[in-house]
Amino acid sequence: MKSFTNVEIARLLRNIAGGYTIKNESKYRFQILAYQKAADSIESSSKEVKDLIAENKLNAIPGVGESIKKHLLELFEKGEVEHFNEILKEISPAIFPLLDVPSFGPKKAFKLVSAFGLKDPEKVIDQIYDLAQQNKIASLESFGEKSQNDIITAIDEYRIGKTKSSRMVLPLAQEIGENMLSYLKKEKSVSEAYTLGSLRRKKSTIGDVDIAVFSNNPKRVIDHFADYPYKDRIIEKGDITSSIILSGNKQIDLMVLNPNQAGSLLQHFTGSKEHNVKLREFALKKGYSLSEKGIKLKDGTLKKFDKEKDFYNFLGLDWIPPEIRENNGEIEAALSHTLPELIDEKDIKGDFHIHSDYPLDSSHDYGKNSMQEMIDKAVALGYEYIGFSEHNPSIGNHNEEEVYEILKQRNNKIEQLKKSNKNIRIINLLEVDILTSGKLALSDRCLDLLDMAIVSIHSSFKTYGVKMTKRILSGLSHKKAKIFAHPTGRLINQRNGYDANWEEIFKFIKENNKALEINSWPTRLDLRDDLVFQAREMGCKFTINTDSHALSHMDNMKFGVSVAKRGWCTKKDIVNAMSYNDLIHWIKS
DNA sequence: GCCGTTTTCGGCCCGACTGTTTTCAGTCG
Repeated sequence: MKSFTNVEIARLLRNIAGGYTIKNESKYRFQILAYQKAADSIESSSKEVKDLIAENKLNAIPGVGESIKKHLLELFEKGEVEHFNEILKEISPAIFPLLDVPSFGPKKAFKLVSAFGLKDPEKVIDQIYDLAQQNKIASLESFGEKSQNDIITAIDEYRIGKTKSSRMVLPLAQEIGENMLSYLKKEKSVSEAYTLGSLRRKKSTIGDVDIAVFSNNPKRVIDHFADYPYKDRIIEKGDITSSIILSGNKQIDLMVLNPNQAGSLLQHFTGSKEHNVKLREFALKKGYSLSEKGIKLKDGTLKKFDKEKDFYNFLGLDWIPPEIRENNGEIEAALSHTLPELIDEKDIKGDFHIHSDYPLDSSHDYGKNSMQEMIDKAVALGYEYIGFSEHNPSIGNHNEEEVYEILKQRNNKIEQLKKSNKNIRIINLLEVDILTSGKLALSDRCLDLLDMAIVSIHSSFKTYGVKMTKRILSGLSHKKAKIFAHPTGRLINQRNGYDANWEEIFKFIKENNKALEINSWPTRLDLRDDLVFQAREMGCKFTINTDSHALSHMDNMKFGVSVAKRGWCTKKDIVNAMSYNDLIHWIKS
């Protein structure tokens, strides 16, 4: 039995699609689509194919049917697939590394590899680069001077891009987008401008920043855009779209249309791709053809929409919130008028994960502000309650008695604050480590000093799956442990989350009336949106917390709310959308 | 090769841009 990661499998399936494209694109048109769809689907799946095979649930992945399923089983059994070998038999393996280079597709890669008889996948990119520099590509049929130079540029960029993580965290993408919007609005003909794409859908990481502008003079807007002073390079510049690269390799894509087509452009450019494809297939069955321009009716006339809501309504659908446009059933729900009423920032009544500067001699980090300062900020945010949850005192530096004394002192402090702050309720928490043994870092009588505990993993992240699951469940089994903080431990662009059996953990959380944290810190956003979706379906509750270590961090709540929205959460799924009285009831449950 | 509230057969999203073709192929989102 061999094993492959989802990323490896997706790559293999894309290579098969590439192989079919080279063999005969028109003949295998739909096989190519099917393999690409299966590859996308497997790559973005929250479950590993390896596990799905073990559970005999491979069909659960959309786009994987009987045939591809059979091939994948063969792959895991033998390490290779006869059918795949047959397809790739006469195709040089040197093709495939080139597909990672921007502007290279199967056809172009095949032409070049064939023309020069290249065979070595390890060397092929360097070889093509050298051939371009030696002016040997321009003379090939369907190539020329310009495309030869473009190959050099593309490989240069590929080499830079390879050494760094290319996706941005949300706040950075938002800043880049906002800066561009204010620049664009300086052009007189711009009536409105919006950031769209994954930024509007509030994905945790953003590839390119997509922007739509409504103007009666697209050409002027495109020229203005391409003149952006902070650009590194113009990738393309047409009549209504243009793309530029900023320093740091950040790409911005622009599309400009008349204001009377705003509705369809907003819809189109917000995506996701999967949502749009599904929506267009749905419309096609009704005899409509959708595009950014509008809706083409059966008689060929184009109906234009200036409001996005009208665009959806015309198709018989309710307007769909951008955060859930991922083809996860939202189109079906919009059709049957059963879309969820998603949680909103204004529904949030408190924040449980706040680190003040209160000195309790922890081995982890402190906050920068006093409890009183953070209370004042919570009041300013309109919260009904706030929970303090500093890290537990270091158990390496203190014995149990000393820890107990430190916490008693802290309780006195919190009691004082309750008396002097009648306009907000204060919840007494701590963030308590789940040790490698599965025990909590505090004794029972220490934990009894608290209203409840947030528990989390802060050590030995590499613990293997089954052991990690046991460790987590053991930590969560204490009656005071109500919230499981930053559950996967991931740090975006820095560290993958640890491996655990999430289904088992979610089941435990649900059955024992506990909550999963959605951590709003922009490089955490943990629990991830896809796991939030899964956990909510299983009936879990969540708390959206900021994990603030300073006053300004308390404004990050919106990022966590976005994750909850992307997981289809409504008010009733979120513990800190409860009133204080309901909250107390939940804490004691 | 996948898939189903018109279907287990007969469909399968849509358009922009570039470079090389003088009418389109390839790539991208």
